[in-house]
Amino acid sequence: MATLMDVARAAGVSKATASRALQRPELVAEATRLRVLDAAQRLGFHPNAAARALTTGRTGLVGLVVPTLSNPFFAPLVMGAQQTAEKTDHHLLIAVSEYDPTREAELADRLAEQADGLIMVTPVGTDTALRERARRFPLVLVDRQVGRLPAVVADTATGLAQLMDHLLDQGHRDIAYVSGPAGSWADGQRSAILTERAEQAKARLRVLGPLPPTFDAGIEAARALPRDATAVLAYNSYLTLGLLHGLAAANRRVPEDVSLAAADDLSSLRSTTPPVTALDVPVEEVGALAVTRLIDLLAGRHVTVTSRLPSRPVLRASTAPPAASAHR
Amino acid sequence: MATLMDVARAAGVSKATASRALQRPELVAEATRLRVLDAAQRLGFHPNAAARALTTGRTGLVGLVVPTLSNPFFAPLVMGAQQTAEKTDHHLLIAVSEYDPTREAELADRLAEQADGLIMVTPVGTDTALRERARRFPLVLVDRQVGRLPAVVADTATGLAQLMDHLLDQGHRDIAYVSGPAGSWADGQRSAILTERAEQAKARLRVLGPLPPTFDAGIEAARALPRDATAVLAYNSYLTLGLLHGLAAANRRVPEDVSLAAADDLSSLRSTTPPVTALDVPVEEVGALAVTRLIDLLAGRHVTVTSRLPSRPVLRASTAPPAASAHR
DNA sequence: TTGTACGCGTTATCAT
DNA sequence: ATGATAACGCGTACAA
Repeated sequence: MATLMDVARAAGVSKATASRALQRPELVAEATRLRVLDAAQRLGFHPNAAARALTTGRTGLVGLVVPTLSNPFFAPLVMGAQQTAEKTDHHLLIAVSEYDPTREAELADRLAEQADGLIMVTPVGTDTALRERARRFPLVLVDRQVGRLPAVVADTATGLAQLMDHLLDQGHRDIAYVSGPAGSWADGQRSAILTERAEQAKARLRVLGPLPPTFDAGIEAARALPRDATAVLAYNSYLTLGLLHGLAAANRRVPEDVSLAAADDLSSLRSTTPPVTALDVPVEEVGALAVTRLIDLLAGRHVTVTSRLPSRPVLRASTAPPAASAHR
Repeated sequence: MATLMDVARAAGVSKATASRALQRPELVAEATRLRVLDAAQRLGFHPNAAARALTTGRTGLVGLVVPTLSNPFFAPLVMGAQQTAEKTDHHLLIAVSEYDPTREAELADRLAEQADGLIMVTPVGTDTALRERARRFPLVLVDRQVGRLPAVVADTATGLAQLMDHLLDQGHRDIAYVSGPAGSWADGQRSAILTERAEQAKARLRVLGPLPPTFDAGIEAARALPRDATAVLAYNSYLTLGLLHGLAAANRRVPEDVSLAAADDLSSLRSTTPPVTALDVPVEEVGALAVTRLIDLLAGRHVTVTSRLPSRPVLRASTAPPAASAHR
């Protein structure tokens, strides 16, 4: 590998000038700049990342800790993050925690040693652990709010409330919420806002769960679903898919007997029978914004605390007014 | 951040001894070893990754270039890779090429500067570019074979041939293959082996495509499917899902009118109506093995050239003997 | 505008 | 068994 010294020699200048010609062209005479550039080109010079990191204190790496990749929710998140990272000459250092707090903690700390900062999407893991971590290095939280720590959240709660309102408008008065993993922050937010809405509208809300966010759990949930509930909201698409199958198996038609909607929107929901009403969550933007926020943080800019990205309902055929009551 | 120098001072030894106590304990007296370890502990010492990389020439990072993450095929691949990387104290540097050869080339080269080696899953991209890259740094290919370059492939071709044999056994004599992206290496392998099998069995094989591996393309393919084909094999699950819907829309029942099978197996295929016969591909193992291979390469061990992981058919309700002919 | 010289934190070599 | 010291490759005060 050609080093800066090699380039300098080939161009007949000192290391310092060579470095400047490449990093701060404006500080160097046009003629020498060209000589250096040419030499660098010829020798195929690439600055050694480790050496640069050592002097600058910057690695150009952004750590990203996600609970899993099997859940299609995270694919667009990572892609959004990667695209934005790329634009600012950064790379993505990725780690999968598999929802294990211990593992997550260890991975996060080890990633942080190699990266300039961390983005964590951590539905599990304690507030205090996150606070402490944020003190040690630049940290941006995703879909989670802890005090005033920098965070980017997809505002599913508000979107879900709109979905709830839609159901209420259609005349539903007995609604079930199939909740997600125990202790999930996002799930807590959703339950809370749904309960509030139900009370306001004097409707009944029954919460099933907590449940693992899986297809199979959805099938179970369909079995446990009260017969008199006329609509079901589910924590995510997997549970929803499971519910769809479970309800079919139990001969409860969607939407004639019961309406169904999901609090996120994987592409498959639009191609089920019937297509399922869902929440369009700007996942890719969340990933992108998280990187932007982190880079701002690194640059010393510390503007917003929590960035909130709106989600909105996508109405499909799985929701309809309940059979007994007309549209009010 | 506490440096090695700080630890050395606190323990009353030299930098060299401190370093040895931590990296090569056997070279140091028990008593001093304990003093150093204790000091390191107290000061919360973590070796600076950049400095270490500078002297050792190793970053502890493994680069991974994938075409996309939207395709659920890659999630388990990355997770398998990450788990194995973790076991050997490595981290994953990830980049998404989005099937763009230019972008891929640039990302790969930039990743390589920060990583000890690269794993590339690159259905596009030319052989020569890959050869040249492999000369410059340790490289492991996934699902692609280029000369004698180190590679890990899921042997879908053989599995697909078994699937084909199954169809032939069932009596199908007019089979369609809905092929994947133009220029895809894996797709080429599959077409070739299917053609060969068809000739042997004196059956007719019609290849549709090349097609983008998407749900929508599958719907189109259903429309273009010859009426007299009694069975369809598709490049991947997306196309298969699309076919399933397209066939239903065209009132062609599966499997009564036409059998359907996929050359990979995303979880959703088992919960469609009917469940679809597919190929179980050990994707996670592929990712894991790719990392193992790369690390072996870094250690100077260069054993196998191409590692081949078997895939096998999972028979479900979507395949049955053709209506007109009995099982032979 | 350019060059000299030092520091970043670690590992490795060579003495002692 | 331990210590002094030289790399590793780069950026950047400071001097000229």
